[in-house]
Amino acid sequence: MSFSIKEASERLGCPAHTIRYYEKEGLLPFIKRDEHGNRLFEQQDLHWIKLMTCFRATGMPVAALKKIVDLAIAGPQTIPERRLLLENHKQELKRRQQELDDAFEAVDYKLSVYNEIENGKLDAKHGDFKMDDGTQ
Amino acid sequence: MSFSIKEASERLGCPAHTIRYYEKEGLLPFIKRDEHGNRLFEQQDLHWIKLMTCFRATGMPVAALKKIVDLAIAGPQTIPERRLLLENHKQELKRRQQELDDAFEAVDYKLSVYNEIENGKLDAKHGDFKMDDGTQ
DNA sequence: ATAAGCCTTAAAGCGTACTTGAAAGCAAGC
DNA sequence: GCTTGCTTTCAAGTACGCTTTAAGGCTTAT
Repeated sequence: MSFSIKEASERLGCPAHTIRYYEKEGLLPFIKRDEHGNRLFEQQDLHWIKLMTCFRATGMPVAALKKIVDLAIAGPQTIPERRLLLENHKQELKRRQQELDDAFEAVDYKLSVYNEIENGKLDAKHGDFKMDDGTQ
Repeated sequence: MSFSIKEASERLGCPAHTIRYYEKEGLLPFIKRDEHGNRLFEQQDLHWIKLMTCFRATGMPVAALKKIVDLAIAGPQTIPERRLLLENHKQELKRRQQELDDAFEAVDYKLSVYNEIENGKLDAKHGDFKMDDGTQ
């Protein structure tokens, strides 16, 4: 069971060009090829790409993924270091979670100000622009 | 009560150059100047910059902030449109929250795999690299 | 046999958001 | 009066992650 780059792309919702780019960057060190040099993706490759996409979407740089791959190639004795990298990313996830919570609060506050202005409870000049939509 | 750009920068933890860049982009349309042309930041300006920083950190593009500022300048009749922009950002926040949740799960799964390898419960070749740290 | 549709590589280009650098002006302290 | 340290503007540079382009090759359908 192996897939062409197009099938991989469709299953992952990720452009084929991006997958090639990842391979070029060393994030996919062992992708097999058919007799014409075409890439053959196994289920495991798709899993790994999906995992990388998940980490990328939450702010892990391509370079960090590359480092994890290089450590994995080096062997299981690098697991402590890899664990550290993941723990660091987990801290980063927590930081971002806090940022999201702050942003939710800010958005809701702003929406409530808009409502008060429209209900006439707040002077537009004061509550609208002067307060924080750009300052005055 | 007004602040120099350096004071603003220190209070916000945001480089002075970045604040100037925001002004140039139209995100700070009404920053006052002293008799020498130096920027004078009021408390309200700092609040607005802080709010923008909060939105930026959670993925709102500079262009979207610019649009909000332009609408605010246009007057309170643009509040429905501004509300829409904020509602959209709120949806984006929810999307990112889900991404973070997925990433937490993925990190924890990976960490548990590392633990199993180190405890000898899992073959390194299988559970470590072959499973998903790079694929093989 | 020729066009369609997939694949390959290498290189250049692009978008976003800063970030840095250069040149110069004003003000206070020694 | 000269240095220090702030400020200004404008322009160029940087970082990251794709994304697009170009040139070409194989395979299958018409």
